[in-house]
This record gives sequence, structure tokens and C-alpha cells, in this order.
Amino acid sequence: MTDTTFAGQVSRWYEENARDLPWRKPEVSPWAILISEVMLQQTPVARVLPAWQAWLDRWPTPAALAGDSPAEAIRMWGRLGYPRRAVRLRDCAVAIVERHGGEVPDRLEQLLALPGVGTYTARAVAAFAYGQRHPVVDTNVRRVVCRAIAGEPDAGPATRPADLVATEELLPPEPAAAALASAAIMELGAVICTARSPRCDACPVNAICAWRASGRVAPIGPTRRPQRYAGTDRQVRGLLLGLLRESTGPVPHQRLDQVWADDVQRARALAGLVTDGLVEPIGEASFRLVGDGPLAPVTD
DNA sequence: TTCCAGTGGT
DNA sequence: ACCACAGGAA
Repeated sequence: MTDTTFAGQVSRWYEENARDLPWRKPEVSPWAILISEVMLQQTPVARVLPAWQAWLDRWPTPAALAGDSPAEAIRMWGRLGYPRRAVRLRDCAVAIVERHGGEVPDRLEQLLALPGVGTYTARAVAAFAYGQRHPVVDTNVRRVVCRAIAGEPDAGPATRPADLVATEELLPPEPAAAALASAAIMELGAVICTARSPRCDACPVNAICAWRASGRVAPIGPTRRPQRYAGTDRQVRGLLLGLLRESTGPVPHQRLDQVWADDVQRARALAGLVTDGLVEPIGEASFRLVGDGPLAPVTD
């Protein structure tokens, strides 16, 4: 008896066609999987690959990262984007050491309580690192399920509780099979059922896809406003951080002033970096990455 | 809802 | 130029 369910067919396809990604190897630790999931939040696979390996080489355990400075985490983050994730990931390592004896927790509730770990990442770790049965819904899974099952273009900008329910209903009962199916559906969305140019001819479930049957209706509703970058605070933050990342220790504000002409906007961007725990003021008029420089003397 | 960065594909 | 990308938090 071959499994003809949606999850069964996608899983069979996955076992034959999955990309050979290093964090999918069976011997990879929960910590390594957690790092991959955080890096993959809004950053494409190709750019995560080298950074993930570098982080693991340097910080093989949560305790190792927790013992290093936020500044080093920010530097090792490189140009993956959204560098707040680097600080949160280190905060996460600290929390894992303090609350869980240095081991990545396996309960959803505990995972969700960690910094930088939300609905998606918590379930991804529980499923992929610990083999539990949870709906793992990222933008790919949401798109696949909306299309194939509901026959609709997409579910909107964010994952809703209904998306979790709809995905959970597709999962096979056995936890290990469910975790495999979750990875398979995600892979299908990443490789075949893409947002822009879906390759329905190569899809393992094209025969039972509601979206394809209905003629691949295009999304209608109010389109999201384009995310500008040039001239925004985000660009200024990027420039400031780039300078601080390359420097060791404090950088005088006169040098920071040179990266952007608008005083008001530059000050706002810098203040934002401080608020986000990426940068700290040093002395009268200098700034540095948080914790950069010599460690504070141990006093006891 | 909005902000958060950075890059490559189309 | 525009958009998509294994989201999370205020």
C-alpha cells in the first residue's frame, strides 16, 4: 500500500529530491539546528551555509556562545541582515545555559520562551531536532497549503492560527513521519511551489492540487506596500554598523558622522542600534559594539 | 502594523 | 525596478 495522502506523496518526493543541506544530517545537534533556523529567518539558504558552519566551528555549544561577547556574535553574523538576530541568538544561548543547563529544551513552551524564538522556530526545532509532531509553518508551507488544499493564492503576510490548524490536519499520526512531512512540504514550497514561478509540471502533487485545478488564480486583495530601503533608517543603521563591525573597540562619533549627512536621521539610527542592544556609548563621544574590547575584570 | 538589512533572481 | 527570502518583537 503506497501512501496516497498529500503528506505521503510530498514526503516520498522529498526523500528522492531533497537538497543536501548540512543541518539536515542526522548527527547534527539541536543547537546546530536552532542556529540554522534563526539564520534562515529571512535569509536565503545559499547565504546561510558558510555562516552556519563558521558559527558552529567557533561556538559548538550554547555555553560557548554565552561565554563570548555580543560584539563577536555581531561580527560573526557578517552580512546576513537583521543583525538583531545575532544578539538575540546569543541572548538565547545565555537563557539556555541559565534555564536548561546548557541543553536546548525540547518542550514547545520552553522553546517559545527563548529570545528570538517564535511560532515558526520553536516548532521547527521541536520537529527537526527532537522528532516531535507539530505543524511547522513558514512562508513556504503557508503558500503550499493555501494553494494545494484551499485552492487560494496565499494567506496574507503573517501566519495565522488557522494556518497551523490546516497544516496539522495534513500531518501523519506518527511523530517521525510528521516531522519528515513538515520538512517535505517546506522543501516543496522552496523549490517547486515558489511564490513567483511555480513549477507545477514538476510537482509531485499536481494531480490533487486545488490551486492548479482552479487555474492558478492570482492574488487579488490589497497588495502590500513595497519595502523601501534606500534613504531609510535601515540603510543608515547598516552603514553605521558596518563601520563599527570593522573597528575594534570604541569609534569616535566624528567618524560615525561621516557615513550619513542627515544629523537627525543618523542620530535616530544610532539610538535605534543602542536600543536594540547592538551598540553602546563609551565615554564622552564614542560608540562600540556591545561588549567589544577587553572583558571586564572579574571581581568576587 | 511596522520596523528590522542585505542580496540575488526576474 | 521590483520582489522574495525557513520571522520575531514592540
